[in-house]
Amino acid sequence: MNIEAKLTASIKDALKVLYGQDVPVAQIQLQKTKKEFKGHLTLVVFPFLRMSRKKPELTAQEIGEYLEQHESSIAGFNVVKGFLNLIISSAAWIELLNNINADERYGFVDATNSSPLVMIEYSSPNTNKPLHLGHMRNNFLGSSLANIVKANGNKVIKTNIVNDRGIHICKSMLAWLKYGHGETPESSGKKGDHLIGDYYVAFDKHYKAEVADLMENKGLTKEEAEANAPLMKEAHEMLVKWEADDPDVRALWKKMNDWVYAGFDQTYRRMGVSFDKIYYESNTYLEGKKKVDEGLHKGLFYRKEDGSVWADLTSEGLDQKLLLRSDGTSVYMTQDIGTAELRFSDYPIDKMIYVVGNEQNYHFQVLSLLLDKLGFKWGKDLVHFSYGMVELPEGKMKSREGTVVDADDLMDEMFNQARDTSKELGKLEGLTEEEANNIARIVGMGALKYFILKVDARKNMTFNPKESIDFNGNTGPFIQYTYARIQSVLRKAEESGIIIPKELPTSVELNEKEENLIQSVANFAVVVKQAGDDYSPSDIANYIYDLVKEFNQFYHDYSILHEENDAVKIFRIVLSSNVAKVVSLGMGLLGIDVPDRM
RNA sequence: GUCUCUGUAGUUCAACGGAUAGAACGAAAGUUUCCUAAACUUUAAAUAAGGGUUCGAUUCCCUUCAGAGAUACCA
Repeated sequence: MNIEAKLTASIKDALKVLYGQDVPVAQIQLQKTKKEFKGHLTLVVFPFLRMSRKKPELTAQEIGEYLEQHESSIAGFNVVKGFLNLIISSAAWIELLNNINADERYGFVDATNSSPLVMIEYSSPNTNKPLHLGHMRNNFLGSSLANIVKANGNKVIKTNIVNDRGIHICKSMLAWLKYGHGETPESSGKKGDHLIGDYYVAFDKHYKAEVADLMENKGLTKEEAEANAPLMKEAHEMLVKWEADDPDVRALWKKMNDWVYAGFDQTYRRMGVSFDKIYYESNTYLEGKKKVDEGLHKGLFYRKEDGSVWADLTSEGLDQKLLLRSDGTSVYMTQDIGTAELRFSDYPIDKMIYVVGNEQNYHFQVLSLLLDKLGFKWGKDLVHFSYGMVELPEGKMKSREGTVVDADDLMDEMFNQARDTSKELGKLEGLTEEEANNIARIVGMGALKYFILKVDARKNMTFNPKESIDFNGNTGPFIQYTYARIQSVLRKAEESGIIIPKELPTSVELNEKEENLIQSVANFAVVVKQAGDDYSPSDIANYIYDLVKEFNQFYHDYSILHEENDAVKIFRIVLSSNVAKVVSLGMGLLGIDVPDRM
């Protein structure tokens, strides 16, 4: 049982004995004492004034005195205004550290047979362009979220819905046919996803030229020109052919998609993300059309004169939503309905989480309603894990205009930076080329992932490619560096033959920094739980940073291996190793590796 | 127009309704005979504006202002 829970129970007793009131434990909130005051945990007594009918100072004093007498782990207390600062005994802290030390996966809960099954969809790329920084935020968030949900005792299935069909693919295909001269990844040496992306950009360039021409020479409005440009018409014809299973179109489609997948696989591996089950929209969209037809027959939807099918959500306070185009082809929403159908017939899913950008908040509001209308019992409870855009200093990234930060390029750059920095600092001496590169890879990816994950997911964030990513301060490498230093200390401790007992004696007298550090380590379990409840990887990131910063200050002020008192030395080694353990587990939740040396 | 989200040091980010709003980068100044200086210490610097709710508001509510997004036969 942790200290906080024990204290909360004692405070409940105190309130009952002193004021005769039974207060639910949820209302007794202990917080970490601010560092400018003496103590470890603080009780704010303002909420209890109503029952004590005394001044805040006096109320705090009474509760403090009760606890000092009745709770063995309390070594003392002080009162500042309405704040009761409690001081926990060294022995209680050591006991807590012993408990943490005995638990290899402290803070994690294993799933059982009866645990809920959570499916998490993330990544969800289009096959017409390579992955960029925005996708990286999605992948890192989704992947980390899966780790966090799993660490909280759920069964997790990571899934990816690949958007391998639709008008955007047709644009790339058409451009390749028209301007490609048979270029392949082999012929040009380009990564497949990049090659396709280049043709997507080419389509847009030629299309824009056509629109401008129509406006200038035929006097059409912008809307008319956009709808009547020959390239766009051709692309739509191609989409109709694709849905009609035209063999030529399908063959081309398959060839080009395979190039893209080869490229994606490489990028995913490098990012360290993976999936348990991949769905393709080319397989799910028909399922969606079927469901829409069903809904049409049941009178849930209606057909317009031109043949398009719509859902009327005005009674729910939303608009009318298109479900099938007038030419009978399906749209985004149709596909998501079909995908949901397939997933729930494949798995007994208890909860569905979609990791998708906040620009689609409305889409998921609608999807939830539509699934509910169609009789999916999970429809109302779907979770849209909505995250903000990654912006450049100049504003939003636009893939069609080529102003994106490419995922592959960025990872290259991070790797190179990490390697250069290591070299400058002389950290690579005595290592093989392979070892050095491995460390540069871990550090470079750590910097990138941490940079993205430390930010509250729902906020837009800014990325400046020129300044790129720091390796100092609140960064992944700072955390990794601290971990590496602890590992070094532990190696040296082992070399010098120090024997670490399973249980530390509770008689060692600790200093304030040591007690606070144990408190911070112990808090990991609370943070993991919290992050699981709130779906918040950034909570983990910010917790680890605080812990590491605290450890660094301790490390600077006190020596570990040069400490003369053996009992204290051993205690500090155990404390350090548990800091490292929690850091490693926490970084693992973020999908970030920690190196033994760097 | 309507709806949603976001406004915190020069910049990038923190802060279950709790104490004097924390960090980092950048700026200025320091610390290496000692376990990895990718570290540590010090200084200057912020809650968009106005109202309300209460013992207490960056946090909750209202108004205004600013930014982003949605409201597409794009995905």
